[in-house]
Amino acid sequence: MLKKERQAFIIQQINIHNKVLSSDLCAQLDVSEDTVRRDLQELAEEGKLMKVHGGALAKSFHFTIESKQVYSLPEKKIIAHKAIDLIKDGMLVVISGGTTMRELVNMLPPDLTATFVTTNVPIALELLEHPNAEVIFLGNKLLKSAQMAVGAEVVQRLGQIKADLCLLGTNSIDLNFGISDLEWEIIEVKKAMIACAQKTVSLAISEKLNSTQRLQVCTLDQVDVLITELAPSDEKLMPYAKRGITIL
Amino acid sequence: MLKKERQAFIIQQINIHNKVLSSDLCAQLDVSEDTVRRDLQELAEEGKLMKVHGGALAKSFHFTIESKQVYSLPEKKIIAHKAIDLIKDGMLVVISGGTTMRELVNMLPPDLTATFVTTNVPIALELLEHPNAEVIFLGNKLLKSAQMAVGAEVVQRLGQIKADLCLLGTNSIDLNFGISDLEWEIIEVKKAMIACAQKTVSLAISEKLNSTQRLQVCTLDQVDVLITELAPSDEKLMPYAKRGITIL
DNA sequence: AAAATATTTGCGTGTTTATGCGGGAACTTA
DNA sequence: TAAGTTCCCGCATAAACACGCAAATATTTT
Repeated sequence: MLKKERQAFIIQQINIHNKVLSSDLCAQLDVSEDTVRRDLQELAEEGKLMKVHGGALAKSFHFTIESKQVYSLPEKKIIAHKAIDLIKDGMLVVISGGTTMRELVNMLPPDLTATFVTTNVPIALELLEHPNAEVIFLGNKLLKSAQMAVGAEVVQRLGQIKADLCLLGTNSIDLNFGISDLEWEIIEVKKAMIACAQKTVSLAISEKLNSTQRLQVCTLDQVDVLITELAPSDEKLMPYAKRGITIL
Repeated sequence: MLKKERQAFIIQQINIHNKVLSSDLCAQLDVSEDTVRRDLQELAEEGKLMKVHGGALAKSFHFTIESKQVYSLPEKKIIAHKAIDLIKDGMLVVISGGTTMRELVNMLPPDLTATFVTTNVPIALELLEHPNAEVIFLGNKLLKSAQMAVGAEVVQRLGQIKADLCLLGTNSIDLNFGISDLEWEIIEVKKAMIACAQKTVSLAISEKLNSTQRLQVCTLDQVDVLITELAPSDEKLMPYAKRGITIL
């Protein structure tokens, strides 16, 4: 087998699988590991793939988001935009944290007059920028990782509120397990937020659909509206629609 | 599975869920915890995530305020530096708002272990950056102009605290009128902060000496320590020293 | 076609990298 | 304070790698 053929085969494999292992190739091609390694190195120099220890990856594989920038920002903007229509003048809105929520607050129409309740510090700060929003921060001990207030005090205080809307940034949502998260203190607060609101809206980028984490926040039947960046007719959302959830 | 693949998977998980546990990852990826930890450490060094005990956080999730141009920053740094010496391990410190305080929080030695109580949103956010500070935010309605929580709830809550130290950003201080400010809701809170602490420290750049605003926060005899950017021997401070206030 | 030359390949050797494991330190949590 | 994790460090091992060399193969020249 000619060198060119071999390299063509390697490229083909990369295109199919996005990766190759040197060990696989040397079995498939029936050549020594050295030869494979030399081929990979050559192809890497030509810029046709990316050599890594143990094999090679497709060039497009580079999965490295710029560090400080928000992941999937365009999707999150879409989600935020859809959610804003749910907020009407005079409403009392309970709002959780996360980058999607920050985007949402940032996009709120300036003439909206509503009251927002939150336990999340960055969200509170963002809300303070809004000219007509009244902001209630439910405080207590702050959790560093989530930059939000947690604890019995917060939960109890949420219990004293009757909100129109609960906007819930969602880390994991699944048909069977519902919404889940991984810190006990966070789910405590989220549960209370859901309980105090007439209507619960889950905001999640579609990647989060059908994933679970260890602790359950609520089951699906407690969710009234689900907002993703997908079109409401998208088939990934069908199972959720069948459960009676409004899809936006 | 290739190392790079594994790391890409980790990044993706972090971007989706904002937080991952090492234990989860090592189950999902079927490698030892050590390997996961080494991956996380590597990715952290590359600035792609933030390593924490037990797992890692997304960097974009962590929101910090970009410090814009601050008036009289050098003076404020001097003041902050002096004030830091007053804070000892294990103390419960009540802290107000303002750019001087932000500077102070920013300069806190990383190994200091203390509890901070505040009602000011930017200060809370800054405190959350500190590795060993416990942060208590007393929440309620937020006042837009001061970016802080105000109202009866806050005052009552402060009444339930016995703090070692009250660090008070001061807008106006005067020999006769004491410390003053111009919004009723703010002085209510500041009064409560002073009342709950054993020792009250006023931080003010020297421009603010001998100025008054409409509403009195407290008289001079309630102030234990006064910190300005001036040398303690400066003659402008003499009258205050004579009143029994410690000058730093 | 044969010789001369260049290229490719496989192998041996020593080095580097990746990973898992043990044990003690450090941290978290009750 | 005590138990249970998680972390850190060094070591052992196996896989992957780099390098030189010689054999095999291809290409060019005569």
